Amino acid sequence: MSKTYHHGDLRQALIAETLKLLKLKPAEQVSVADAARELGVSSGAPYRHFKDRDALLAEVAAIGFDSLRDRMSREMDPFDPGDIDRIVAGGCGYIFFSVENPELFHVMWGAARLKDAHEVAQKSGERCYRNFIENLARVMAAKGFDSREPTVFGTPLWTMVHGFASLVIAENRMLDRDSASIRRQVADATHAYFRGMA
Amino acid sequence: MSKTYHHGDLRQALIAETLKLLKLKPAEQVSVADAARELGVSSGAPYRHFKDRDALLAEVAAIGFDSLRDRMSREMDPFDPGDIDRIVAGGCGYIFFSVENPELFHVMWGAARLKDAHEVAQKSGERCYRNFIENLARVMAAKGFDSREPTVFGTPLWTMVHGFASLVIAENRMLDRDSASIRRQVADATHAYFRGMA
DNA sequence: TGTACATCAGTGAACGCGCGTTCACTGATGTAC
DNA sequence: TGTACATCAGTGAACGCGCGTTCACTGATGTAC
Repeated sequence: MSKTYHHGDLRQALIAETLKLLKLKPAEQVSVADAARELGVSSGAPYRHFKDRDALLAEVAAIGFDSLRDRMSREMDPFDPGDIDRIVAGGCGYIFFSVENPELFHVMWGAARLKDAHEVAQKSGERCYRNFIENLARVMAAKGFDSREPTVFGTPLWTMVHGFASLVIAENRMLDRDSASIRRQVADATHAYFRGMA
Repeated sequence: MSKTYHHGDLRQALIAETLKLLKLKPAEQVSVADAARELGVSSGAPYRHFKDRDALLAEVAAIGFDSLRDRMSREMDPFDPGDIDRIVAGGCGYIFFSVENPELFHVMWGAARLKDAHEVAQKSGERCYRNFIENLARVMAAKGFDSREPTVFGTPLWTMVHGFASLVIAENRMLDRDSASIRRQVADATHAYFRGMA
């Protein structure tokens, strides 16, 4: 790291550092001061780039949603509209991503509680959601569910997966944390749902 | 309120006050100092009854789970093992309770992050879960699913409902917040799930 | 290519804030005889 | 019923803490001519 007075890209660095800190401690304990310190920059410096703490977190949340979307896409790849298991794989990607990044997950879904600036997070979250719905729509078409509204059809699947992630993170004793059994449960439920909706 | 030196039951009063404060502001902003102030008691007084802030919150979370269980039971009443819609009603109770008490919900599911003392919350949460599963088991028996493990069968339903609640609270734009349509969606998905699992 | 100047991105000291928690204390209550 | 005493449940002052944020400043960079 070159020792210049100007950092180069402090903005991105702060986001990256915050993401890193979220792997180490609870979200409420991740402070602007912390990130600045870690980057060897004064405590006031971040305010050149972010209006306030919430603005930084909103940006972090947005990156989180982008990563989540990537992860889901990767898990669904190669995509096959005729195979419900690709949807299952996407959902499991959602769960595993969340479980691997619990504090980021917390920031992402807590973004709505941030003062203003969370628009960017919201947008990114919507992109992630739409990506899933589009893929779902293709499977629905292949399976003869064309007449149905994909967002309505998909909501229970999305909430099931989201709930799974939340509950595993909450260390709910009732849930099986083993990834193979999560995959099996999501698969069974998803297939049953498709069958039952026919 | 009598003006005695001794409060009478400060312990319960603190729990009740915290519950009240959680209706007014985000969980992170609800402080022990706040509750004490509101009760007209010194800031140190609460520590006669709770080891620390987390111990108080754990107790609050436990009460939250008890209320949630009550709410679900009430919504399922009168129970009819032959009617899947009683399960649907229970699930909707879960969602509505959560949406009406978002900050309490936050404390309840964040209890696992509290230092120690959250045992009491965990226990209460389990009771709530078991209550649901027992009712589900009765419906399963009536519908010919006796051979299946109720916790396994019920997990996707439970996570779907939980996810629904979380996402509505997160002010997710994708979800319909209207209670009638929530009820319809939960009903459709639950019935489809039962059909598909047959 | 060189110079003058505007702008940008840091510094570092300082502020106010409210909280969680402790502690020596005192007033109220309950009990044994 | 009265008294002595132990125990309980408050007080209130104090502490340290770290944070978010501001502000006057200065060093570095980019640009116009």
